Amino acid sequence: MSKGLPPKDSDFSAWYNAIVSKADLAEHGPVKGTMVIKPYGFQLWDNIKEIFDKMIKATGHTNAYFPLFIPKSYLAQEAEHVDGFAKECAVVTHTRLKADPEKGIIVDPESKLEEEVIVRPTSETIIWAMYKKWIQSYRDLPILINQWANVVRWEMRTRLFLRTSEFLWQEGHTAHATAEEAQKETLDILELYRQLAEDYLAMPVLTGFKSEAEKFAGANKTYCIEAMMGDKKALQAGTSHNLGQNFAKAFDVRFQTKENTEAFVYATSWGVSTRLVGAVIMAHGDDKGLRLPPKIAPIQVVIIPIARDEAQAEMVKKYLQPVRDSFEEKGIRYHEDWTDRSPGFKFNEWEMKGVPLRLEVGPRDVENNKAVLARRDNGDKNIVSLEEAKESIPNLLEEIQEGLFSQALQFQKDNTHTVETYDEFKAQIKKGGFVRCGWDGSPETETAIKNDTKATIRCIPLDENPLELTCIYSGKPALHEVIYAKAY
RNA sequence: CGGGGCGUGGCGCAGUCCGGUAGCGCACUUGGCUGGGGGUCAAGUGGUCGCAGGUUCAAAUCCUGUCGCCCCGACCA
Repeated sequence: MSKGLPPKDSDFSAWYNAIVSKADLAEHGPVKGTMVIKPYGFQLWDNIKEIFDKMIKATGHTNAYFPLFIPKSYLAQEAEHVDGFAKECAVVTHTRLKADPEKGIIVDPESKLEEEVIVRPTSETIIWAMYKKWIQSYRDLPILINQWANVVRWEMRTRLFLRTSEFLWQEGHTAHATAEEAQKETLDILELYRQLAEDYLAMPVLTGFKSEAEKFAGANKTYCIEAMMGDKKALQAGTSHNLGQNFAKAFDVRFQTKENTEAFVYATSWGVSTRLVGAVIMAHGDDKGLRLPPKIAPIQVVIIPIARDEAQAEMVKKYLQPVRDSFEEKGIRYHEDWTDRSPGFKFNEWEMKGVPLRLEVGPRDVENNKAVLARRDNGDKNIVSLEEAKESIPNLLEEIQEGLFSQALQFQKDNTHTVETYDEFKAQIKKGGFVRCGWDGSPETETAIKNDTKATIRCIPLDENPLELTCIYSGKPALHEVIYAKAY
């Protein structure tokens, strides 16, 4: 492994790839666009998963599991939905291999399937085919189900964590008796996503909804959280869809109301994926590597013992016992690095991996009843007593969590601009960041701007105020106030 | 789908133009001295050169075919 990272400011993309590899998060699988998530990277996802799993269970949702394989015909049921996914579906056509004297092993032509099977790009279709069986009466509603699963989208261009052919996510699928209830669910989940991003990943987000062009195929309305990455580009970090009655109609899911009338069910679906890991990297990382928010860091404190012989090692080990006890008691995730690499090597290594706090303990410290405590977020390094260290660490972790958030928030604010003319708009987009402006609501304007500048409408913020605005492009009165940016 | 690049020890590469039996850095192993910001010295391990065919006394190198991956673009969450 060579030293250091390419500087973040000169080549963000190379910096990102290097961090994923050097922090030991993931690597490419043998099949194009696939990703092996390595233990350290997976722990990060696992922590995110655990947090969100608790959130949705606390709000009445339960987990279930639906199959990976979906009959090809299901996808055809909802017209817009097909359009959205048809081009990137993996299709299973055969069920057997057989030995071949010349080529080693071949697909057995005899095993061709009558009806081909697709690998889920998302599960709306199979879930609504099942919900049809489960729903007859208003008494069966609402259904509030989530599943943790993998999905496959055969992408042209892939990047580890941000867009891979197969990725892990959660997909929530709910069924409701009324449009109001479905709308409330959609927004409640959006709020949970905001909390997940801001309170746990320390990543400020904008909440809003998508334009027609950008929304999920099959949804009436797509809400999203959008975050700003370190290169000032936007990343969609989570989506919550109000599906209206589209899937109910496609799969003929009706129920009897209290008043004994018949009605189609209202639906929502929502998801966040392993892309969040990429988001954390790009939102907080620096030239030394990852910087992890303590709440999701696999290791919150790394202890680097320093000793030149067995006797000193024993001494340090003993000296650390109260620290261990304190960490265990307080539920702090820690790791002691006793490998025989040099201390300097370990400092760099654990900084690359983004561990929020480092505690150095050597013979000198044992003698003076001290330790060196270093912060990853700002590089501060202090000599403290062991007592002080034990006392201050929980608070420091909180400080770091908040510090990362406020740093990212400041960055987002510094790079968000309001513009009034198209010239200003183009100049600002060129510099990067979010641009807030008026839009006349027409797809023509949206397309024209996209072709002209490569920027897209990231969202129409929930707190928009289009009343006094005119469209940046056409000069007509604005229908919406929108956030424009170049996006991942 | 279009353009470009690359397949040689675990990783990164040189060697290919001009054919002569494979080399460098990192990593790895063992030992010594070291250890508070990527230590150092010494001795080692490891490769049918992506695959298949051809030319040749001889192929990593030349020819033909084939497979795969990466990057940029187009498309798309």
